[in-house]
Amino acid sequence: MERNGRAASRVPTFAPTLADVAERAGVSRQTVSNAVNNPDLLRPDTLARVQEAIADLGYVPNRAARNLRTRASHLVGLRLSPVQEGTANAAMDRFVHSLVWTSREAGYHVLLFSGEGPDPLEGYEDLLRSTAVDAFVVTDTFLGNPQAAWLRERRAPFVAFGRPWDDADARHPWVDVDGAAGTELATRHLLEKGHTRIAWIGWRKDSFIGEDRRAGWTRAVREHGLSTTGMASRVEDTVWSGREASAVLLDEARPTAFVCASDTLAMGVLHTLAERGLHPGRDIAVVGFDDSQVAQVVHPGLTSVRQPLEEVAIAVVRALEDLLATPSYVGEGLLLAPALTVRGSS
Amino acid sequence: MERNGRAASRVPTFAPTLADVAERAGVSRQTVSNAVNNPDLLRPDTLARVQEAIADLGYVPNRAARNLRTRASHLVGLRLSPVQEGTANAAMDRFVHSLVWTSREAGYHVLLFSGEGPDPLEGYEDLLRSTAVDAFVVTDTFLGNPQAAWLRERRAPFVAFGRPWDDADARHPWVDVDGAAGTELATRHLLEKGHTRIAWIGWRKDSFIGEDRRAGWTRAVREHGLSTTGMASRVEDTVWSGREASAVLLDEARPTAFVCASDTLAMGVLHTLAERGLHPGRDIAVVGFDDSQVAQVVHPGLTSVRQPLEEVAIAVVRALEDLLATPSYVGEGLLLAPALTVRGSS
DNA sequence: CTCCCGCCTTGGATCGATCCAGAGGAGGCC
DNA sequence: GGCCTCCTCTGGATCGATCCAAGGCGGGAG
Repeated sequence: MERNGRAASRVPTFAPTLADVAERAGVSRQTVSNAVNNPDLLRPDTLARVQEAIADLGYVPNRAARNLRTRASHLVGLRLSPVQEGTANAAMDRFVHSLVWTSREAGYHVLLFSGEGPDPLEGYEDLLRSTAVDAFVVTDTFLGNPQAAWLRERRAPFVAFGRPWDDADARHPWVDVDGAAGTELATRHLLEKGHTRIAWIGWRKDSFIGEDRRAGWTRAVREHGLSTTGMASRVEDTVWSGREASAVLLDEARPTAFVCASDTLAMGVLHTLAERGLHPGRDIAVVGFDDSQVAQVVHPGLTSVRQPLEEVAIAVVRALEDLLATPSYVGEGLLLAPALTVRGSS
Repeated sequence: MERNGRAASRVPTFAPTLADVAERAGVSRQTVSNAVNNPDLLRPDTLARVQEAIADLGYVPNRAARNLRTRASHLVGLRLSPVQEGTANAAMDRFVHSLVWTSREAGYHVLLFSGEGPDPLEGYEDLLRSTAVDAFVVTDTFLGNPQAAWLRERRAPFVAFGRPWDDADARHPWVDVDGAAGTELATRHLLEKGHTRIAWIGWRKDSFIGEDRRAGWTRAVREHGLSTTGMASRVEDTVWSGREASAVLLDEARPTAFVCASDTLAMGVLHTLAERGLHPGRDIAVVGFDDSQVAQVVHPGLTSVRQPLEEVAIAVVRALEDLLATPSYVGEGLLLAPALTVRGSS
């Protein structure tokens, strides 16, 4: 049953098929398929014979054929949000790594795609309809999560990294990091160091994540009987904004410490300190959020809230597996606790 | 020809097939296929009718079926190298974004995978044999490029981001950035500013990229009749190494400026300056390499060599297209020139 | 010894799109 | 009018793995 005599040559240019293996092992195609997918259905000696043939020929199942028949691609789609240069957001990078790593162990690969513009739904449609991916991992939840409703309506399996902020009874699996717990951790850390005037620099009010992180600061500060009045500022997530905001706060509220909603903003604070000849960690304490590369390499080290992205990835993949095994699966929603990486700035 | 009466319901849960479209438009399957892939083969009115049916049903070709038949997946594999925390390498991140973006326009998607350990070949094999990807983009060329020979031997199509340093007559398409030109640019910039004692901090000698970047510094310095003796240091790519090296150089060679092989090393220099109360840009000039996020957000801004990663991605994808159109295609090798982003540190 | 039950194994059908060879129809030329 | 060419469109076969229903075989019970 050689095709064009190709089996005669030993060049592994042509991939052997399941039929080739079957012929070589002297069994049927189905038996080979079982040897690969349900080994325990075969008698041990048959299994051994088939496996030997597989090894001899270097057989690897053809993905396209398998995908066609099983209606699954074993790919999960992840949309890369537009890059924002000038910010310190390395969180996405770390998450992608973790996700790729974890998916691999679960037998999945990660397919990256990007939207044309700011429309968060861009790109999902085609992949979904063409059955290119089995599921999505959704991450852009800075301002709520419009994708969730959209995907749900189309019965597309997905797991969100980020809570369904704007929809209390959303019924889809999600994993998130407790931002408030993170900033609370950070604020407590500063309180323990003796600071009593701790300022907050966060994001615009319509960011759910931003308000959540702010809540942690508020909670910790109030718990210690301190006031938050005049101690907070809400700005865009840029270094420049962080610099401006911290300058104003320093002049008007005289804080001795800053808790920021991001490392980017914290870097802005460091700028202000440098300009004024103040030393971070000695004169003024600063804490960021994300534990980005920037926090790790800047002098004298930026204390920062670190999200457990590896755990998030693991939880996401686990939910993905459940979801694909049981289409009706509705996750519980998992909230993970971040940690605080203390460095020179506090 | 309705299956299980499903076509009767309007729920788009089941994807319509090419046969469904054909039936609705009153033509054959092949005609629909042509309407999608070779529209100019159809008579205008037929084409219009088919397209209408496609729109009505919301038909999108099934990827798995197409892949099986055409023996192409329209996916390119990209291996994520292990993360190195504590370094400022954001170059990969930017490149991935650019690649995803550019690929999309060429009709390709990017499949991420990761190797178990440090073995750079890990992971390629399976994807290749299972025909999961059409080609690879290879990037880990810090120390030569063992993947190239391996992939070539298996006739796997790939394009490298990085020169085939260790194999002068390697015959595969590649794109790279002229690192030497970048450091030369950086060094000239410092020379123009009046610096005459410019030090180099680079990587260990067995890194081809490191030696290339060093060459640019050497060239520019010597061209100005200055000596490089005692002005260079080769260390690991960590902040700590950069700090140590710069401290030693400052004491022994008294440079007024540093050119570094990476932003990570440059950050190390900034640490030393901060410790000694020296101001980057005013007392000592510092230039990094990669124009990472760190360079952008640190105070007072780190001058850095910026790789044209967007252009690299475009060139890579173009080579990929040529390669897949003509399997025997042998690229020319394309060397792109980097730019210098000047900031406060110089 | 025969029959029945399970465990393996088998060959045909199938997933959905594309390749291929050829049919059908309109138009041009002699 | 007959014949040929060109253009459009058609139906069967195919890619390679898996699903399905049924066949073969061995062992135990009767």
